[in-house]
Amino acid sequence: MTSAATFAPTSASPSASVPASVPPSAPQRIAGMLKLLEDSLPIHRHVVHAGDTVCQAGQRFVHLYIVNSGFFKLVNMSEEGREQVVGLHFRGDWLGLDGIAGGQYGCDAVAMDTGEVWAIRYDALLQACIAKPAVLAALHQAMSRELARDHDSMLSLCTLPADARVAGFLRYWADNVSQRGLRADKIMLRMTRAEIGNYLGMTLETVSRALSRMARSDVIRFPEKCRRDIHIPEVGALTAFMQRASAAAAPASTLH
Amino acid sequence: MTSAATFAPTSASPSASVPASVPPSAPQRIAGMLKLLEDSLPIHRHVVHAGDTVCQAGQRFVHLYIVNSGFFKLVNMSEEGREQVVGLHFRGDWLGLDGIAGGQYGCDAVAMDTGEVWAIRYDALLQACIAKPAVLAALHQAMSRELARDHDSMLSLCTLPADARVAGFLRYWADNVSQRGLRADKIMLRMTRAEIGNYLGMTLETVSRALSRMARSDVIRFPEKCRRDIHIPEVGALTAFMQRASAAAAPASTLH
DNA sequence: CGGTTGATTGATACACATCAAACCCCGTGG
DNA sequence: CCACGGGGTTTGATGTGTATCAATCAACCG
Repeated sequence: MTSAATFAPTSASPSASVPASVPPSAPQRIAGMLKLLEDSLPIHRHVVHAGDTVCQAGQRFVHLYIVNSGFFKLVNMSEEGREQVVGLHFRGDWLGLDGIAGGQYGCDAVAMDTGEVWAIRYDALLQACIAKPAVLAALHQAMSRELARDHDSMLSLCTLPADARVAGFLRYWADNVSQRGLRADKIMLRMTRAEIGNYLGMTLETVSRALSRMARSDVIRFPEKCRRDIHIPEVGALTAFMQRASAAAAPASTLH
Repeated sequence: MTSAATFAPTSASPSASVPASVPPSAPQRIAGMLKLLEDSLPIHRHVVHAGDTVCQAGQRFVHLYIVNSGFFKLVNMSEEGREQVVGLHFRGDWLGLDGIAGGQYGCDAVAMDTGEVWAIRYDALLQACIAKPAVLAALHQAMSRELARDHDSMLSLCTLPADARVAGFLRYWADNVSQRGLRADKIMLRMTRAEIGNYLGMTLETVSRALSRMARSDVIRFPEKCRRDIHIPEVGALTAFMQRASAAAAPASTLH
């Protein structure tokens, strides 16, 4: 189970028009994992609506949650009350993982839209892990993936200028959506500019300006009316825009 | 499943006033975990020296590594070659966790000093997890703790001004050192100003200035000679300095 | 020693934050 | 139907925290 997750060349995909960067097996992988959990564990399904809190920082850790549908943000909070969005989660992602170590959740997990989460008791999950190694593998992959994602976020936060971070955010969102088998060229953000800015470490005005610049360069397009929908004619153009934006400010950086 | 309302009045109360207290059992917990792994698994011990790479981004994921002694940094790298320190690791921490999901490591783990790491084959670890639930618990706690730490890092990066981030870094280092049973009032940084700055998302000059200001306020002291050693008369003063520095720039931040 | 690497400090530049005004969309109620 | 209000967005003018550039200094070492 350790190998060949990123490159799964074996399976031919039914979904035809996905961009090349996405492994075709991704939607199946997620669906398979959800099926596995359904079959292995007692699950409590919860429908949530925008603004609902799935689990709250400080609460006693009992359950892990798996996103079946919808979009969720992870919000960390300092003692002084500074709020920070530290993660975004989609179908197949797990919520509450940072509660395992300390016996209480470290972040709020908040729904950004109507969706469904599955609650699993952690003690029951551990039983299932021992009975079915595939469950163990699924859990480990979820945690490991979140770690890797966090590391990439830190890389962006620390090394990219604002425009590039916003472009990277859109690419990340598009990748996630298309990995779940949905079309990525017309994405519907469930976040305000303020939330995006918070997640990316900048103000809402800077987000807005970055999006305007991207629209002006025709990297993205806004439909008539709603500025929350974003058309992405070509995902590759986002990457190019990122590189242009970051090359402008950072000629070279060496750690030593 | 609590619902809605971003501002539940209950959330303000939970005990936040603990000044980074150290559970007295921390050194025992770590020693116990190392003992457990020793007894449960075939382990390959490796002595490393400053600059040695324990595992490298892109390498095929086979082993996890546990720090027995020494200090390690996790370095993430973008396609364009921007390097970013995304984590610091001490005795009892695990290295290579972000490789589980993708079949290859996501970061370099680099020794910052002479030390010893234990290599464990991941497949063997999975066997041991099934045989001994305590091993499973140790692994999950290590991953969960790293997730929580990453979230805290993002909170700092996005919400704190440079001075407060540097103070927070020192407090973090001191906490880790003292959790391992070493004295925390005289810490010996194994990092250059450039490495600290990279980790904290700022330049080496800014780190230097922040340290100078702290020394001027007598929050820290430099011994004669070596500017890499730092005396911390009172760890609480670091927290106070952090709050002063962050209050200066951020009167209030609301997500909505 | 001189040479090298790291740290400090100052002067200046710039990316982004802040402040402010206007606009758009949409639901509500007269 | 339009008036109204309010949250979200855009855009401009201005301020500032930190980066950048540059010079000096300190410690180490063959």
